[in-house]
Amino acid sequence: MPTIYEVAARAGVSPATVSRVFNGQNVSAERSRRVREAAEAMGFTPNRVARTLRLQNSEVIALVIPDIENPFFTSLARGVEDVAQAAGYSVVLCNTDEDQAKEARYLDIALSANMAGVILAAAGDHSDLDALIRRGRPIVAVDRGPHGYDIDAVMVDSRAGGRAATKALADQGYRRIACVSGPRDVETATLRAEGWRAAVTGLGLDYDDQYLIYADFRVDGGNKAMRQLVELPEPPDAVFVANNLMGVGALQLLAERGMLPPVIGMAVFGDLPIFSPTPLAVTLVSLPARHLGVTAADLLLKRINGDDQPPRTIVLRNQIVPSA
Amino acid sequence: MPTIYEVAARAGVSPATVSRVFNGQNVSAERSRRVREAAEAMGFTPNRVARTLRLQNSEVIALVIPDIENPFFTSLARGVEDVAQAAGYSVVLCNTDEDQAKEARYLDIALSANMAGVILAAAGDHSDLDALIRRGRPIVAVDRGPHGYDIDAVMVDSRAGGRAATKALADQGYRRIACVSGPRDVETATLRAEGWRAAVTGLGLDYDDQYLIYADFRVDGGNKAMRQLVELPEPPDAVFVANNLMGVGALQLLAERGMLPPVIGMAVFGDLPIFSPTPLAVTLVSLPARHLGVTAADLLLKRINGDDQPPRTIVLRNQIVPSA
DNA sequence: CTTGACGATGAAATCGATTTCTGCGATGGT
DNA sequence: ACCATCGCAGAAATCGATTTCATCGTCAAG
Repeated sequence: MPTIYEVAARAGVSPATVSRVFNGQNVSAERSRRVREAAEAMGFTPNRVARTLRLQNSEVIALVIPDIENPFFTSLARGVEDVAQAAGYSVVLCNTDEDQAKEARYLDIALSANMAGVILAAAGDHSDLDALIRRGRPIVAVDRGPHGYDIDAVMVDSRAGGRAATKALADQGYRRIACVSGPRDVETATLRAEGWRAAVTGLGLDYDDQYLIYADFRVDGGNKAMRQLVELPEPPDAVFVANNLMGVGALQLLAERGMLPPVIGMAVFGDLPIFSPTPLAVTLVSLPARHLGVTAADLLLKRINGDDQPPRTIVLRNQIVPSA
Repeated sequence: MPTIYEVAARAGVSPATVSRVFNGQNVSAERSRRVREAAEAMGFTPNRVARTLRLQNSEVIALVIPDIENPFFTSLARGVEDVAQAAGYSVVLCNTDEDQAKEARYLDIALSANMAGVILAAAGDHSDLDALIRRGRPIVAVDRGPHGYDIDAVMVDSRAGGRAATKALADQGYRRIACVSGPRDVETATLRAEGWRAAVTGLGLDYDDQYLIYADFRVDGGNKAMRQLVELPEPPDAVFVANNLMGVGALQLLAERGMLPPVIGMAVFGDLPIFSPTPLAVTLVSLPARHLGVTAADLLLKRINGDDQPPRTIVLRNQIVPSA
């Protein structure tokens, strides 16, 4: 592959001039033409690695998410991409699989590859952002909190959503409302469970220790948790499920047992990736997934461009969609 | 961030020695210890950009896909990731949105960022791989063909799948079978349509020019195409839909009109990313999405490690799942 | 006619790691 | 006691682009 030196040789100028041609500096029309011709003829593409090394900076941002197979995150990713592309940035998507070790590895790459910034949906509660922050790389937390770091964040109100969803079930007349939540070390999981608990105690509903299950935010986890619930000696009459995929799993199980809502009431945090010929009697906490991504990317780009206001936390509204 | 020079200074050795410590060369135990201590104390992480520039090579592979919101591709991506991670490679996921210009941009980045290789599901029929190939970077085509390049490919048999799906509908007694396919310049779209046409003519079914619609492989495209079909003067009595997302769109429309299968017969190429509480009477051409990714990644890693056998095309079996 | 300013240009330093080349000291074989 | 070999370590070149610094004209103001 031709380098700037070979182009320079062919055009009969110095490498510095070639660089200036491609970076809009003062170069005479004649030389500029010669350089462009030579570059064209040789199929020259500037080497990004060298450029990045020199500039200590690249036009790539990392989007680190815990589950690439969850439509919530892919939708969020689309939002990030659209904004970043429009601003001339490329997005690389890093899937951590809810694994903090993988996450650490990707954050390390983002740092040592001089990426312009990071949008992070943390895999757990002790992400190490020190190195990135020391280096001055902007980071925006999305969906899940920054865990002790004072950085920008874009979130939905998990606690309020959990409470509202539970209350909606109570309003429909259910009394024994269980909760299927995610991993204990994931903030959104604990907050949604807290919202559920607040509603249960606040409304004086029946409470049972066994009504709160910490699963794993995956389809299968939702399925197993739901099975565990329906097989209790005193099963709940409704359930609040703390994410979309577990909602699918729970519905699968209930379908098998002929107990689909409204036989057992159900409310789900997030939008179900589901098609049902007959409308499902499920209350949804609908999330602005794409908009979360757009907002996070906007914030990150502002920081990259030098904005140094104190960190902001933006909470986007979620919307209760009553069951059909 | 500390560099190798600062670590060297602190440990009282030369930068070369620091490098050797981290790359497993001959260094005396004493110096090695001093270097490691210094590195630890300073929180040293080697700069990947500098390393990549020097080595002309990085341990990152690019996975370029047309639609990150399509579960088929995310599932494929999981397959790629699992294999790559295990081999110590990181995967960056690039979403082209079925846009050849975006694709070209990502391929350019892969090249000029010295990535180790590329797995590509092409956005159209004239991807330009010349530069990557000249540079000797391995490329594996996945799902969609290499379009004139003699490179490794991992595919499913779109034509056979289209034919089998159409035949399954005929076996169920449908006679006027339409086809909703994807963009004309996407190979899998045309092949699946060809398979449909082969079955229609081969089985002597009714044929109508208006029964073949080229849509866009998206939910909305499937919806609109289905509407167009049911509003024909002589509507089809069944439809073969050439991908999963359009299948969802078509089902949406049929649900609205109260014409869900089996009222109108339906077969879909790919697995529907939905859950239906009541079983859907849809015939599926089930695809080994994750396995496609695993196979492609295996192939790519072999090439990266120097395998120079002639290019292979691996065709994975797809499986007809009869309607419930 | 002189001086100052400015535009265009090339030489060389720089970014941070790896690697070749070179030299030094120690070991071992005869 | 001598020479070949080997292990270890540092100096310096290298990867390819950007940018500072210095130089040389040219042009305008005084």
